[in-house]
Amino acid sequence: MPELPEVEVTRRSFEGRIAGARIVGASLGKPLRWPLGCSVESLAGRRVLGVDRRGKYLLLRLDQGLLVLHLGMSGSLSFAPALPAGGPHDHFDLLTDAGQLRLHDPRRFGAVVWAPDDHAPVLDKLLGRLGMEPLADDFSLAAFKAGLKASRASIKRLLLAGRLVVGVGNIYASEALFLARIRPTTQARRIGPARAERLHAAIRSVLEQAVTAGGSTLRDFQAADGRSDVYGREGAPCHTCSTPIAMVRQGQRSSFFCPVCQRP
DNA sequence: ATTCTCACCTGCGGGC
DNA sequence: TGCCCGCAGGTGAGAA
Repeated sequence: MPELPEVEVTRRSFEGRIAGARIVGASLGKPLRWPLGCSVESLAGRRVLGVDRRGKYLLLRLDQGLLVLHLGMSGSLSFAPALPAGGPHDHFDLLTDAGQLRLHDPRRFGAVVWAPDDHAPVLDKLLGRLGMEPLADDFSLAAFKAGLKASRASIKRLLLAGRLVVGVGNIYASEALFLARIRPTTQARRIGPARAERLHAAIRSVLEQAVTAGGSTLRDFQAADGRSDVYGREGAPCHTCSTPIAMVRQGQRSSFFCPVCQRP
């Protein structure tokens, strides 16, 4: 589920309730991608100041240090005054005086990592090379064009790498490229000004719409990305020209496109 | 330096 | 039905 819109919708769903809360305890299930980096006991007594997002990472700001959360491929967070006993796929619980935050993650590609302060090496490792935030003013068209010109990789792989712009995952990359009428296999540096501008706008538009849909649907991400134009629609008619949607593999990931609307 | 492949882990759907 | 295979929305590490 979790590309930028899902992460952002998740963030909004509990930030207002957890901000200001006092941590009273925490517990871990099976190992996640990385060790927590501190004892769960040491979290007790800390106060949660707020929840920020950088790319697909959530940053739980505490009065002392912060917790970095990632949902991986299959993670989801829930927050409620009291949650039922954890199941086999619940791997992190944060108990606060305002409610309980729980990470559910069957595949365990997700993570919860403690950072003692804003300059901790782990933050640099995880966030240090992330690209522009597509929904922020920081998402400059000029910088985007320059980034395209500097890359020999295909545009799809460049987007997924997150070094130029963050938050675009496998679904929204295909969708944005469809909107911009660019084939996923196109070498990034071969994308001219007009197409670059369309893609820049398409990325923002696709993500914004998904956040809005996720926000109105709330907690039903399926409905939010259910009506895709190309993703998962191999062989089905293009919504624009009725040509069957095609699929290619790019670095172990599937890309979907319309062979006619997205000419090479 | 960039770019590409692999690995991490579990569940599910399709084909036999 | 049951087994085996491939695939799934991410991304850092290490190899080319």
